[in-house]
Amino acid sequence: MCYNYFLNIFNLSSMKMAREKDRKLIFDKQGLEAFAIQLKKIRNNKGFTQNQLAFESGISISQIARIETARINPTLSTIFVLSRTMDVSLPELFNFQI
Amino acid sequence: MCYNYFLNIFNLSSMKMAREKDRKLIFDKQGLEAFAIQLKKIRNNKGFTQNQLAFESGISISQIARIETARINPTLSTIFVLSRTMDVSLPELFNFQI
DNA sequence: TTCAATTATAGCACATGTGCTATAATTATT
DNA sequence: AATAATTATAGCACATGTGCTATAATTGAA
Repeated sequence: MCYNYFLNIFNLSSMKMAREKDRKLIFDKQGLEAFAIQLKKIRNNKGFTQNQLAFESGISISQIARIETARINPTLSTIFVLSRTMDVSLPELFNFQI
Repeated sequence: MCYNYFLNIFNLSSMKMAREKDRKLIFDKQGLEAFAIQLKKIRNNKGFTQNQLAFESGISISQIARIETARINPTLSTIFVLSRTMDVSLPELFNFQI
């Protein structure tokens, strides 16, 4: 029997057992906090207030605050927009350890 | 009157006018497609199938396929988990132009 | 100390990310 | 050509990201 067949069977059964009632999605607090620090640092270095960044990027002020306090899990598109608005490269924005 | 007061007023009124009925969230197709290509390239270079990556990362196979075809907007935590699982740095994962 | 500017928090409605299950399509191997 | 392996797609239920509005808290300037 091939490797992947067993992989599938094992995957299904173990996941089901772990998912009986409440399903929690991934929330990488450590990674999000590292990102938050980097984003805030770059925003300040580029001379934006949260309000200015919100206005120029089209992303709401409350959302920027949530991201910079690692309280939510932003999507990639949101990050791409912030990156373009502040004219910062993605490798620089993600230059931290997780 | 200070700058930010007008900023707030202008922000509120223009956003409301643009948001009369249906609200569309940001979906940066260009950025997501670039990311998808980079993710798939690195996954192949590291020798993972989608199935293997799903199993080791705990992220569903369908989600990995959706990400690699730029059909959805993944969250940062999802990306951080994939980065750790494949042992690839974030700057490398985001080494593309948007 | 007071006030202005900035950032953080709260809660609601809506859009959508995610897991699951199944199936279809494509690619690789025999 | 047939089969196996891999990837893509579909749809549903649930979790949560996002915009909006308002307010609270913190920080900076006067």
